[in-house]
Amino acid sequence: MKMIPRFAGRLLEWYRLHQRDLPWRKTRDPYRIWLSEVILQQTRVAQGLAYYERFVEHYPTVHHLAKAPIEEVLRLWQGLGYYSRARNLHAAARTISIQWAGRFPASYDELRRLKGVGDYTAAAIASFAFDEPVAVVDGNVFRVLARLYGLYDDISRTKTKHKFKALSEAHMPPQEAAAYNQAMMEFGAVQCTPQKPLCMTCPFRDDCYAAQYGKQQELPVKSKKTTKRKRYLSYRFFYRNGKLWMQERKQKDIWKGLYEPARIEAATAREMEQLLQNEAPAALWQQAQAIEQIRHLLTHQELFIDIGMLHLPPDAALPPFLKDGGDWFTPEECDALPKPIVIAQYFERHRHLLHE
DNA sequence: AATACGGGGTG
DNA sequence: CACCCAGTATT
Repeated sequence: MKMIPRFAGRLLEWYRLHQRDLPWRKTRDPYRIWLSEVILQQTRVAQGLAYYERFVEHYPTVHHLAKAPIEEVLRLWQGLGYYSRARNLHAAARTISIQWAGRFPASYDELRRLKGVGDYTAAAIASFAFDEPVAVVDGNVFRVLARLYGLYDDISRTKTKHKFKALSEAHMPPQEAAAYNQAMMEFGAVQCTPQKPLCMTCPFRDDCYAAQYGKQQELPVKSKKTTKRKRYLSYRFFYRNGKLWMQERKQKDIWKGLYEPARIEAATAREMEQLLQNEAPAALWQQAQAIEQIRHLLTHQELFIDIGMLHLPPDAALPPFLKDGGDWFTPEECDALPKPIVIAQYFERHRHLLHE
């Protein structure tokens, strides 16, 4: 393959002129860099920015994070999605704080052993914080290289990732690993965007396969398609003696570690209807107020949620489905619990119905 | 190697 | 609606 001449130098010049001002680029603290990288996994800078600031403020060092209760970490993570990131982040913080006695793992191989740190994140921290000359390969790097060189390899394949990593590393100036990696990703995010890339002003326009042949939309090639499963969820906030009943999601499923109100679930709309008409709790369930129907989309699931709120008299017997596995929380305590965003938003909209 | 895991922005 | 986002863990 004929490599693009002076690629790194031209890329770094572009980066010098066009880079965004982002807080994690102003530090060499591996803790903060790690934090930013985990937050930004499958997440846009615009969405992750506020979370990064919040985490740095609450947990200025890895020890602060390690000492925090997991519920608090998940609550700060609320709304960002992929909650295993927060659980792994917390677990890794404890590993670093205790096993490594606070000395942050300082090489790709050491970093790679941390929970939630894969190939990309290990390379990012190793290069940004420790100048280790290892190339990052994220969605941006895939896109930039696939378009520049006209590579039709399926980026879903492991083999392709290795190929692109080697290709990027072949262009990397060993003394400028950090800036080069940053520049590759920034170029993908700002110039060589997924849709409507800015080819007219691109410094590589004359070198780029996709720009020359008009293949920007075909590249990169990604074969995988996700299938969506439908789920039907019915939720009720039960309010009694000034407290709300909430339970933790402990099973291996979406929203693990988050809290939710009482739930009835079905695989089909018909099954849900039957449950609500025939089951014992149905009568009580239907007395709720502020019932909303909400369609909530996840990557692999389409959720049809109906959710409501209902008051029980102080002496009311507990409905059978509230037996164990859950607990009663004051509205303020409920605020502090980590919840799926769709639940949290409903609660915010209707919490004024409490105390009446 | 394939699949699950959130939520939001873009065209 | 379809695609994608500074990916990782699990099977």
